[in-house]
Amino acid sequence: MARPVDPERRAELLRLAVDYAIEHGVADLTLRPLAEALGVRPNTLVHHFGGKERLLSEILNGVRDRLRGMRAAMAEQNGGDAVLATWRWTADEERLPFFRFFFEAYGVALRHPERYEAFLRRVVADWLPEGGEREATLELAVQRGLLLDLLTTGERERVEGALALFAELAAAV
Amino acid sequence: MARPVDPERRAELLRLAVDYAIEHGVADLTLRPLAEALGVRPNTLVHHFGGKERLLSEILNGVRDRLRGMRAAMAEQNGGDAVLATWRWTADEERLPFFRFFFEAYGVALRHPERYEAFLRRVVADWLPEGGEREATLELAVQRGLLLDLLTTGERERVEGALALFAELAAAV
DNA sequence: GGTATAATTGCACAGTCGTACAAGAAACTG
DNA sequence: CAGTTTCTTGTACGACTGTGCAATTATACC
Repeated sequence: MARPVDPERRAELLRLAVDYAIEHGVADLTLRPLAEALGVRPNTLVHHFGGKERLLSEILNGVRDRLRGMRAAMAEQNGGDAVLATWRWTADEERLPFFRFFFEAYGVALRHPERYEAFLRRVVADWLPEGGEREATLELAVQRGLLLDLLTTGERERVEGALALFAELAAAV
Repeated sequence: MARPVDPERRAELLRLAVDYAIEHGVADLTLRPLAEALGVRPNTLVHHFGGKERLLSEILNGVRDRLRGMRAAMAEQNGGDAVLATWRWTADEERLPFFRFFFEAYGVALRHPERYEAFLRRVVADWLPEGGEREATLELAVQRGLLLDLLTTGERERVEGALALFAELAAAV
């Protein structure tokens, strides 16, 4: 027997890769610049993850887990899934890079459904708020549509005005 | 003097390139396969468009113009910009490839705002329906969020149920 | 210590990329 | 016809891609 496998090393590399991907995007991610940013040779990544494709899918999983963790932390603080609370968490300035990455990955996943099947299978179901089917679907659509708008224009006032309108409409029924 | 410039040739190539891009996507578009599909050498594209970057931006313009044309045709048929009418036009089966392309381009544009500045400047403003600022922003967000859901899950019934709910809410006020 | 395995690396290879350059083919004017 | 310009192509170049293979270094157990 001899040197045992070190699972922490792999996890460490993945954490760093996730950081890098969130900052630099996923569409034109390549091994060499990524490896260099991680202070490592490209082969090291191949050794640990078995190739670019697999690494990419692990990165997507990593981002999802990270967001899920943050969301769980929010759910504790904030009791309900009220529309406004969810929005405040989502559209927080510190979270925007995550969602920029999210929509970029979403776009390429829609283009290559076979390659990103795992992502697409969860990208709606994982985020549907609780409640009736129609209500939940509509709420998620509003959050995503407005977030897209905010990421594009940065016009937070207009976007949040629209969200307030939605909250009013929903409360009036 | 001599052989005059043929603007029709360039327009023809652009039309074909737009067709190709809608079908194959924009994120991993490269000149050689595109040129081959068009029955032409890559150099021909460089000659007419001056390089990949410029061609790409013309393709985006082309898709936008094409959608705008289709939308104008709808506006004639259908008087108003009622939420349901807009949705019916948008989510028509024949239009979905356009919007798959749209969201893919949207994602990479959010990643590289400097490269796709023209796209981002219009992607919200061009599609805001008429009406109050809050109402228009919310409507656009709902349409886009639900369209994203439909493209992902294909669960048209659930998605259109959410749209109907939104129409009810909006009508009740 | 020796030894076995993990982790990392150097090197190399075939493939693809965008595109610059020059030459050939085509279409117009005089 | 010759002359000029556009259109198209062949060839080629340097850059970059993912990754296979062998060697090296590091870390564990006996």
